Amino acid sequence: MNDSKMIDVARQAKVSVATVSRVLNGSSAVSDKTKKRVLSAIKEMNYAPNASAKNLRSLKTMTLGVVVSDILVSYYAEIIKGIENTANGLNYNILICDAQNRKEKEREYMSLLLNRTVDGMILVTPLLGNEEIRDFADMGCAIGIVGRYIDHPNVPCIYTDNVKASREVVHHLIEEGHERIAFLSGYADAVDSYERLEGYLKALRDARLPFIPELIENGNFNEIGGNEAFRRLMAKDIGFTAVFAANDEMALGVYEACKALSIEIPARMAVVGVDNNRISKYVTPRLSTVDQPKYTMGALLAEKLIDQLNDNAFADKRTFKVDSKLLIRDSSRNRK
Amino acid sequence: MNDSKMIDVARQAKVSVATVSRVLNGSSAVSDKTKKRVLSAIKEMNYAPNASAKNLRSLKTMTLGVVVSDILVSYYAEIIKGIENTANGLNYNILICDAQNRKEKEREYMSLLLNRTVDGMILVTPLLGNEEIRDFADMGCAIGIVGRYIDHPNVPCIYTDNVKASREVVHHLIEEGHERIAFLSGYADAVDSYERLEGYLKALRDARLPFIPELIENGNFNEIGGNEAFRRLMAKDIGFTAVFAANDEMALGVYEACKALSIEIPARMAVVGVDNNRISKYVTPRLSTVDQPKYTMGALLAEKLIDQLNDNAFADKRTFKVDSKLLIRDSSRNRK
DNA sequence: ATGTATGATTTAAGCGCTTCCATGAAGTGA
DNA sequence: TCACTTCATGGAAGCGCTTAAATCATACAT
Repeated sequence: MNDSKMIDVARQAKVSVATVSRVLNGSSAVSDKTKKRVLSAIKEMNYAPNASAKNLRSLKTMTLGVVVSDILVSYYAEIIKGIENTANGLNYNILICDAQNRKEKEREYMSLLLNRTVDGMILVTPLLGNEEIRDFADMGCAIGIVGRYIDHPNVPCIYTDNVKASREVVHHLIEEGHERIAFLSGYADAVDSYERLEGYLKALRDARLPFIPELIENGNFNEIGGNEAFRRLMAKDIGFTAVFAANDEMALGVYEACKALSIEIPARMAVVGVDNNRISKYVTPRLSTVDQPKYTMGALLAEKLIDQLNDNAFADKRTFKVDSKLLIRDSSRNRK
Repeated sequence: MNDSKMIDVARQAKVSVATVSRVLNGSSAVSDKTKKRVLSAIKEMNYAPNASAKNLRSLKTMTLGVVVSDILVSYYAEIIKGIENTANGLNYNILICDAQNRKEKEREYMSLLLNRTVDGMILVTPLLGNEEIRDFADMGCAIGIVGRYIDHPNVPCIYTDNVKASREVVHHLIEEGHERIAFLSGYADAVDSYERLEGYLKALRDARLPFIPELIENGNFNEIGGNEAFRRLMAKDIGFTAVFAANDEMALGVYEACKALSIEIPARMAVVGVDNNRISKYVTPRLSTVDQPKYTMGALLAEKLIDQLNDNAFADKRTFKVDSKLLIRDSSRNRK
């Protein structure tokens, strides 16, 4: 590691540190001659500016924290790619915090903001409650959210209409002839679970189908949870021909359970998930699901948050609703 | 955001900033009475230390950079989980850098080290050449590598025996009766490609089978590459009954190609991959592959690197070879 | 009462930058 | 030539913290 600092470069180029700094930041005029001398001194000494000193002085860190509930879920990983690319393009680094599906961990990570370890934070998680997030924002923390809607003047967010998407899924299932459709929800306190359930209920009402509370089970948004929830459903012996899982991970669990129980998909059981997890198109039968423009969502949010960091105000709008798209594949089609 | 600083806390508690600092860091004795007063002042003022100032003063950042070639690949994501958990446990943050499979991006990210944005860096990529990495290490940069072997006194690394694993795969295929086995390699300049090819060759020699250069194709470690490479192989019309893909992503590409070309796996074509990508057990037929203790590898390396950061020397050993394990599933078995 | 050892606390010097302000040099018009 | 503007550069303060060294307070032995 090279340990030369600005003063060394300055001496070498026979200028003051102020001038070196100016050359580095292009903040104000430096004559071409001097600039050239400084630049070559920098190269010669292999100088690299010390980020901590810069941060301290400028009261910024040029990094964004990204709190994600589970990096292994490709849905999140793609959002993060969008965030990272955009942030890098705007000279920001990102600190990824994998909360491992635990709320306390997410809170813990958010304290990085209070330490000024990061200039702002992007939340990619269904776990934290709206109230908590608003509290942080009220304290003046720069926060942005992707994947859910929050109404707060300082919080940019980008989300899809979960209710609508969910309604579409259930409509599709009803059109395929299903009347008793089970719903696998995620964590009880996650916004997504709630909204997807709402869409499910609306679709039933639209079709004048009865709501049967026994057909609802919670699968905690993960594969094992989905598997177990489906088995509980079967154990009730109430009869149903389709399952709508609030995400693909749980749908995968349903697949496993069906394989174990020798229930054929889609012939005896139609399955639809949400998220268009990368795995969903590799399973057999290919899983019907709802796709979201994940990368774009991440990218857009990063841009907005950084905008806000720089002017302390939103150029235009603050909340963005993007369209999701039902992908009808083999797991819910051609039921004979 | 709270803007109180140490001096405010000090005034409130009627002590000097040095005392506040000592309370915060527990570095030397402070009387219980004073400590209590300081602590309550901190709470009262909602004080949080400024990380940049701390970093500047202590010449550390308590963050590790992690350069990964593609975060979407679950193999890498799991390694990263191991790194992150361990690092967090030791009070380090991690800056994840997704190089999007591009060498230049990786180099670019490594310059973070020179800026002292991070205290050390963990490389999770097959792309960068050994030479380049050694050069960095020679400059005194703290670097660690997971997933490949590098011989440098300052570089901890943890890896699996690619040659052995690869040899095992091919032995297995030969035992299943295959004699003409194609090999799909990754980037020509990746260490993994080279080592896996070596294992392939050794296994052929062990079994006194001829090496047929036409059976080798490069698939760049990704799905599309695997798909295309397999099609090129088929187009040559030289006859082979098994494919060993140097990673699961490429094996997935082979699956797609086989589906398109109506080639049944494993009946007409046995397929084996490497990595035990999460997807591999969901595809039909389930993909035979080689598993590595990914999480543990990441965790162990993070621990070693941080050790090194703190004592500037390795407590015990520096390189770790862990065992990988051939998982024989459906894609290479029961050929009739 | 005096000296000394021990422990608690403060003082003050930076860590390596950025940026405001002052200074100097060069150019312009009268 | 002189007064004034403009542009390039340097001086120096200070971002918020840590830590070595100095100081102060207390207790104890003599």
